[in-house]
Amino acid sequence: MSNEKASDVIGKRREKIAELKADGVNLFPNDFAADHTIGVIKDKIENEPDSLSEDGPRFSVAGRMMAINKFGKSSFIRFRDRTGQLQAYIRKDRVGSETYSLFKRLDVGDFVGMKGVMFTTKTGEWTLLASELKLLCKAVRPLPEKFHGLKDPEKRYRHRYLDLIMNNSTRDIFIKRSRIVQAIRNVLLNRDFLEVETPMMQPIPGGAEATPFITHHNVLGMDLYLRIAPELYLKRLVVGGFDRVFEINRNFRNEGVSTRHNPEFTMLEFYQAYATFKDLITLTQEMFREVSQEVTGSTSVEFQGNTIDFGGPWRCMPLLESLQEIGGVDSGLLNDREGLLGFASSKGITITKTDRIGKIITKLFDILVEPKLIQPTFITGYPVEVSPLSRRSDKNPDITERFELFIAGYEIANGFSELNDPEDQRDRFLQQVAEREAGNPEAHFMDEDYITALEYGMPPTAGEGIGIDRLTMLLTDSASIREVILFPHMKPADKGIH
RNA sequence: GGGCCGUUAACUCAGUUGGUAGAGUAUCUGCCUUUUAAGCAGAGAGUCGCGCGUUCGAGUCGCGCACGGCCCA
Repeated sequence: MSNEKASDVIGKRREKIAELKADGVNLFPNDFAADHTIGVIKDKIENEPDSLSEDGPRFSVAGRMMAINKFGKSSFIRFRDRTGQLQAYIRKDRVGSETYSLFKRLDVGDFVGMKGVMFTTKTGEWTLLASELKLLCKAVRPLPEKFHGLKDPEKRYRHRYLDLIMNNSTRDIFIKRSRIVQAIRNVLLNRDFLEVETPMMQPIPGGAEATPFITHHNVLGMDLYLRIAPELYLKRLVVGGFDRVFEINRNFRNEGVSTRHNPEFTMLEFYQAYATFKDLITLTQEMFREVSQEVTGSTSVEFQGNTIDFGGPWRCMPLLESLQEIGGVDSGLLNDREGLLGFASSKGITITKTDRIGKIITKLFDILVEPKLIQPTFITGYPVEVSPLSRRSDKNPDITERFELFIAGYEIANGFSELNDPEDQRDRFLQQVAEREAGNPEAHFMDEDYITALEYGMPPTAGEGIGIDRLTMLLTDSASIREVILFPHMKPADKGIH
């Protein structure tokens, strides 16, 4: 690398490491048996207080040193493993003068393994009295400052490992994220759903209106698209007899990066045969309550100054009604395309002139209503023209049996009774193809094989997608999607940060 | 795409009207066997994001660029 200019601190550290090597110290051994975790040791003392004694059990434990208080012939260290943090007391007369003089050459950030008994210090802190100590891994670079830690968001994202070492809150977010996914999985497995994996590389990208990433398969000599949604594959599986399926995996959309968009993001999609969108509205509420309870211990959460209550039942409102009641759109305008265009421009909202009325309505909704939907709210009654995969309402063929879920101003979920009439589906695709030819790069492609699958018969089905990143933002009170994605996309930093 | 803000030592941050670059932590040296952001004494450490300009002189003023943050579209 070009940035190997040795700074003072790192340069000195490298010199010290060279000396340790020259003295025959193995800086990267892997022969220490860490038989106990810090968590196990603490549990043991909780349950058997006699363990806190020089006659008590001898523990073998390893971790990264996070702080060192060196005295002349004894030292305290704080070290950490995946289960927590513990103090150890290293005395020259216990570990021997040879080990102690090696220890004095170690640094914060190094990994050590220790064996010893537990005791209580004068200040009452449980502490490992080490009788053996072994260097397990030498750190070349110093950790950030112990009190202020690592704050610079750019460095936190680019060097997430440092963020995880230094900031417990970051660790907690990603532990919670893992638990959220596990809790969702349990909700669905408990309801007899089958977890599946469908292609990430698709010859025809489908299931959403979005711009895909394109890649190329050399041997097959063909372009493939990173998927924008798994929907059309999951519904093929319903055709195949998997009546209840779900997938939790990445989608890719070739669009901007912001506090609420990352080009790759994680989506749950699930499909249930013999169910309607109304069943999914019920299931969604159950899922959110179970997941929130499991992960946060409560069915209400604090998010950016608002208390979000997942207790039910949640508000449910037709799209047009929400535009009138919340968006302040006069009811007379809702069927008046020209009137809506005028209204939009009076609000400073730019609308493409070729947009059809359904699209104009959803754009107005995005700006006038969505930010105001703080408590969980299902919006229903989406126009057919913006819902090319949804079943039509039996009462009104212009709208679909569809809902979107909004919480804290975020679109969190999208679900509907599935369109399983192959002829209608073909017409909808054709309409999309026409839109694409008219210049909408996000319109669907024709997918003949999907039509063929529907022609074999898909039972009446309802399906839904839930954004896992945004759900994690809600449950961890994170204002930016980058806080809940371990390695968010960043432009390359061609210099500077090393 | 637009606006505002940020970028100074490994980290967190000061830096006045333009006049030799500062602190704490970390590091190094010495002392110290119950510390908790340990303590005491001393030392070293900088391409002030990058480039151009104004000026006798730029971390500081101007223009451009890069990266990041927040807001708007």
